Amino acid sequence: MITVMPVPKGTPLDPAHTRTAILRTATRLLYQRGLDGIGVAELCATMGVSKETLYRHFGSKEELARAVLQARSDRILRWVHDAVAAAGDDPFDQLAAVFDALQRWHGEPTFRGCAILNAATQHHDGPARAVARQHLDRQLDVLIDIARRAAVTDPVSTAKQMLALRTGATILADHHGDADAARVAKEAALALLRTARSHTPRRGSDGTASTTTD
Amino acid sequence: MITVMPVPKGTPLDPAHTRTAILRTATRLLYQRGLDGIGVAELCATMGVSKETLYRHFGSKEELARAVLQARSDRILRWVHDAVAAAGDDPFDQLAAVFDALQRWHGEPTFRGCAILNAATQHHDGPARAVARQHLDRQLDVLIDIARRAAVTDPVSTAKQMLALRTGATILADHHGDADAARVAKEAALALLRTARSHTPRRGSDGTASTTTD
DNA sequence: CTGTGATCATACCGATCGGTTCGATCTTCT
DNA sequence: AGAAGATCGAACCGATCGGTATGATCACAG
Repeated sequence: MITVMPVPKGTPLDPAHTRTAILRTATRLLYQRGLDGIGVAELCATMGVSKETLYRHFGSKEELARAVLQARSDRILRWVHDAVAAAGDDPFDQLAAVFDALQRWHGEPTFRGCAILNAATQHHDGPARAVARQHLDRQLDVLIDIARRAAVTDPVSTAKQMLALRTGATILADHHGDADAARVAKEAALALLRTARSHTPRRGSDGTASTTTD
Repeated sequence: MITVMPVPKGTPLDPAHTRTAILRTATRLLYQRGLDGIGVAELCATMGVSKETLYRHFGSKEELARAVLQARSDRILRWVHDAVAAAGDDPFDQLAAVFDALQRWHGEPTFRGCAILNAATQHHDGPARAVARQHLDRQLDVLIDIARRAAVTDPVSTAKQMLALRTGATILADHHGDADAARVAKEAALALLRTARSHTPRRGSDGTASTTTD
C-alpha cells in the first residue's frame, strides 16, 4: 500500500538493484507465509514489481526460492562466524556465543523456525533440499572446528551432538513455544564439550588435535 | 494398481471399517507426499473410495489430516511407552531404549522425518500445529519421568535437552542424511543424564535463575 | 416388499495457481 | 533523433485444487 510512486512505468534504475530488492522482499514473505503460502501474483504486488520482471531475473518461483535460501544460508554462516570470532579464543565461549545468538533469534517476534529447513520440509524434493544439506554441512563444520580446538576425543561426533541440540532447540522454540530452548540447549552443549575431553569410552583416538590452549 | 473388486458399487460393510481404512491409506500418502503434495481426488482413487464417502466421514481435507496426525501421535506415544516399559527399571536403559527405537525408525526406507512436525511446518497455522504442540508435550513428559527417576537436579531442563537431542536427531537424519544421528544423540543424552545427577546448579557462570517449570 | 442409507462414478463449480504475452511507457546508449 | 531494452499493468492460459451435486446401485432393517 505504501509502496509504489517513485517508479511510475519503466525504470531500469540499477540492473542489480532490482534483483536484490526482489530478493529482500521474497526472503521476508516466503519465510513468513511458507513456499506455498503466497502466490507469485501477491509476491510481485507486494514488492511493486511486475511478473515479467520477476520472471526475467529468476526463471521460476522455485529458482527464486532457491536463490533466497542460498543467500540466507550464506548470511547465517557469516553471522555465526562473526559471533564465534567475537567470542575470543576459548572454544567454550565460542560455543556459548553460538547458542546465545540462537536464543536471541528465537526471541524475535518474526521467528518462524529455520527458513531453510522449513522450505526443505515443505518441498521434500526440489532445490531447497540441496540447500538444506549444504547448510547443515557448513554449520557442522563450524562446530567441528570448535570441538577440535577444545581437544575432544571425537570432534565430529561431538559436533553432531551440538548440531542436533542446535537444530532441536530451534524446532522446540517454534513448535513447542519454548522460549528457553536455546538456553537449556546451550548448557547441554557446554556440558557435552566439557565431558567429551576427559571422558574416553571409545578407543582409536587420532592424537592429532591437542594442546592448543586451556 | 491392485484396486478393489470385492466392493462393486454400494457396500456399507462395517461403519467404522471404512473410516479406519481411509485413515490408514491417508496416513501413508500424506506422510510420503506431504499435505499439499497429493490432492483429494488422487487420495480417494488410491484408497478406492469416492469423494462423497471421504467427505461424510471427515468434513474436510484439513480434518482428515488432523485425525491422521492425532492417531499417529497416539501411536507414537504408545510405542515409546512400550519401549520404555520393556527396558526395565533403570532410567539409563529406558533412555537408551528411546533413542534405539529412534535409530531403528530412521533406518526405515520410508522414513521422511516426523510426520507431525512436517505437517505443522507445511501449514504453520492450522490444526497440525496444535497436534504438534500436544505431541511434544507428551513426549517431554516421558523424558521428564525418566529424568526424575534418575534423580537429576532439574528434571524438566534435562528432559528438554533430551527432547532437543531427539528432535534434532530426526531432523539431521532426514535433511542431512545422517544415519548415525540417533546413535550419537543417544550417547549425548546418556552423558547428560549422567552429569546432571551429581552436578548441582552451577554457580556464577550464568546469572539467570532456573525456575523452568513451564 | 419397501424404505433408508451408505456407496460409487462422474460431472461440475469457483477459485487459485505458475507462467506467458502484449502494448504502452520510460531510460539510456549511439 | 532513433534504436534497444527494461519495466509496468493487465489480460490471458491451461492446469489443478477443495468441495458439491446427481443419479444409480447395493445391503439391510422394518
